[in-house]
Amino acid sequence: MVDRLISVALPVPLYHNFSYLVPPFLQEEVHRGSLVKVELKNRSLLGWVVAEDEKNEKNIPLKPIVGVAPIFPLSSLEISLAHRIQELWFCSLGEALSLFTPPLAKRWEEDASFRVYPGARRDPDIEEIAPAGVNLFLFREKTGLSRDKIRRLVKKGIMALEREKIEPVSWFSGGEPQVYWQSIPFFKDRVSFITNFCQRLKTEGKKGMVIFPDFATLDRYYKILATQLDCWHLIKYDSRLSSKKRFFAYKLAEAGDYQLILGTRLALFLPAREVSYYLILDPADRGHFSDQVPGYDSLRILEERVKLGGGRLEIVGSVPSLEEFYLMDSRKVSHKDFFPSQEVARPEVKIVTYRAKKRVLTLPVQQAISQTLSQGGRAFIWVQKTGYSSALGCRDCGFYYVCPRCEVAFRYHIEDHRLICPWCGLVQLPDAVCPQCGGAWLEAWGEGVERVWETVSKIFSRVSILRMDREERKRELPLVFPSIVVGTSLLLQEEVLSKGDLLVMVSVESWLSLTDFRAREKLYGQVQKARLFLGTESKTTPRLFLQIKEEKEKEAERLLAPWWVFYREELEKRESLGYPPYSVMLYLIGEGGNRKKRQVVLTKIGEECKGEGWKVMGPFPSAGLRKRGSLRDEMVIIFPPRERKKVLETLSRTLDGRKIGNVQVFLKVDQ
DNA sequence: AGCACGCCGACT
DNA sequence: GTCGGCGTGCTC
Repeated sequence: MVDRLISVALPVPLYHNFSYLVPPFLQEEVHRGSLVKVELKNRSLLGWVVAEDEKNEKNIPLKPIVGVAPIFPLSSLEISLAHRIQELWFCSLGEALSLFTPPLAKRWEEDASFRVYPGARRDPDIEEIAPAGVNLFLFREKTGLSRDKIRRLVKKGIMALEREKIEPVSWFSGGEPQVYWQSIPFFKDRVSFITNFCQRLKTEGKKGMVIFPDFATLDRYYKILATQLDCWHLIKYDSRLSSKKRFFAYKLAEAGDYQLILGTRLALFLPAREVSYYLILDPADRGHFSDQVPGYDSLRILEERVKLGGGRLEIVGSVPSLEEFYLMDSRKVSHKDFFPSQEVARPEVKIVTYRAKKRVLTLPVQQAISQTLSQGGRAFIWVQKTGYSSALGCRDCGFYYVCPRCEVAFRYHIEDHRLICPWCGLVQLPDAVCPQCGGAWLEAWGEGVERVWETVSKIFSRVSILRMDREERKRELPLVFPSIVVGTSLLLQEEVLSKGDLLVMVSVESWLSLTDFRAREKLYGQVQKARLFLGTESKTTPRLFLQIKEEKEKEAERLLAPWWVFYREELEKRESLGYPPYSVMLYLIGEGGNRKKRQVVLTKIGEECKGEGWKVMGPFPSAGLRKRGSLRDEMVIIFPPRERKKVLETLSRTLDGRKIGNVQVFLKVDQ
C-alpha cells in the first residue's frame, strides 16, 4: 500500500505548503480542510490540509502528522476565501488560514471528540438534558456537568458516548449576493435598523452576523439588543473572550447553534456556514483593520464572503469613505436611502479666514465662543494634533521642515532653537529665512491640543475647560461636559458633538499641507461628521466655524460639498495619478542587516517586477520604527489590481520566506 | 517565523 | 576553560 500524502498550509511566512504522511490510524479523520497537528523543525504547529498530494516529488523524507483537531474540516468555500486573502494582502496561505484556527487545549479537545446521545435506559429527568447527538464539549459547557457525573450516567446507561464523526461539511448558500450601503448616522436610528434586521431574520428563519468596529460599540448595542432578543441564541464574540470561551463559540457556530452572531472583526472567521444576512457598522473605522499579518479589513472580507457564498450584506455608515463611494460608484454596491426618524437642525457653517496668524483663535471665533457661553451654550474646539507644537513652517508659502530620512515634520524646540525628528532623532538647525520662498517669517506651527488649551484658558480664564486627547481616551466620557472643551478627533463623535452649540475647527489648513494623499478626504470626513452630529440636542441652531488661512478658502468650501461631488473629483485625481483604488501600491520594507544588503535584496525583487512591466520606485532609505536608530529601506511596486495573482507568484518565487539572510522584508498593501 | 548550528568575545 | 551574543541556513 502506498502512503497517503497531504499538503498542509502552516502559519509561517513561507509561500509554499508542506507535505506530510497520514498514519493509518488517522486515515478516516483526515480530509481536505482538516486542522492537523504537525512537527516543523522541532516545533509543534497547527496547519490546515489544503490538498491530497500525488507523490513525493522532491523525495524529501516526510514526517507523519501528529494528530487531528476535533473540529469539522473547513469547507472549500473557506479555503477559497483564504486564497483570496492571500492574494489581497500578500501573505502565505497558512497565514491566511490561521485566521480560521480556533484556540485548542488538551483538556477540552478530548471532550470535543465525543458526542452525547440518550442511553438505552429511560430517565425523564435526564432525558431533557441529553438531546440526541450533541458534542460533549458543548454539552458540558452548557450543563456544567462534571466528567465524573457523565461517566456515572454512561455507566448507568442513561447516556451514551460515541466518537464524533469528523466529516467534510458544506457551505449553505446565502442566495444571490446583494450588497447595500446606507447612511444611518444616529445611534437611535441604527438601533431600530438593527432591530428590523433581526426581525427579518426571524420571519424568514435565517441566520445573521453583525460586525462592529470595536468592543465598546459592540457592548453598547449588545446591551440593548440582548434584552430585545430575549430568547434568541446569540453569540457575542470578540478578543476579550478566554480561549475556552472562544472555542465554545467556535463549536456553537460549527453546530449551527445560533441565530445571530454579534462581534468584532474576529467573528468573521467563525465557522458560521449558514449565515445569509450580514451587517457591518462604520466599515472605515480603524477597528475594522488588522495591523498584524495579514492586514485585512472587515468590509473586504465580507465582500468576498458574500461573493463566494452568497447572502445579503448591509453596510451602515454615516458619511461614506472614498473607498465606500468607489464601491457605490462602480456599482459593486447599491445605495439605499434611509430617512431619519426625526428632523434635526443642521449647523450653520462659517469659514473664518486670516492672513497671518497672530493667535490661535481669530477675533470672530472668540466672539462666537463668548456669545455661545453667554447664552448658556457649549463650545468645542477641535485641534488636529496632540502635544504642544509640532513643526516649524513658513507663514507665507506653507513650507515646513521635514526630516529627509523619515519624511515627517520636524518637531520644533523653541528653547534651543533646534529641529528634531520625532522618529529618528535627527537634529537640524533652521534657517534664518524660509528656504523655499525667502520669506522672513518662520514660526512654530500646527499647534497641538496642549498649546490651544493653554491659550484658550488664558482668554476664558473664568470658565472651566476640559481637554480631551488620546491619553484620556480609555476613560469614560464625562456625564456633563463643561462649557468649553478642547480636543482632538476624539470630539468628533455623536455622543460628544450632539451636546455642543458651537464647534470651531482651528488651523484646518494644516491638514491640507500633509504629504499623505488621503489627508484631504480624511478631513472631509471629519467636517461632514461634525455637520451631521453637532448640536442635535441643542435648542438653538448650532454653528460650525472653520478657521483657515485666507489663500486656502476655496479648499474649505470644497470640504462642504456633498460627498458624491467631493469624492468624484478625488477619484478622478486618483485615477489620473494611478493611485488606489485604480492601482495597488505594495510597499516592501527591508529591515536589519546593513544598507548594502537591504538594497541588494530589494533591488533583486524590484528588477524581477520591472521585468513584468510594473512600476517600481526605490529602494529608498528610510527610518526604522522598531528599533531606535535602526534604519530601513523601502520600495514601492505599483500595478493594476488585476495582476495581484501574478505579483504574488513573482514575490513567492523571489522571496520564499520574508527573511533573506539577515534582512527582514515587511509588506504593506495600499489598495 | 523560529529553531539549530556555528563562530567569536568576556566572564564566573 | 564556557556562556551567550548574533549571523546563516532551513524547515515537509
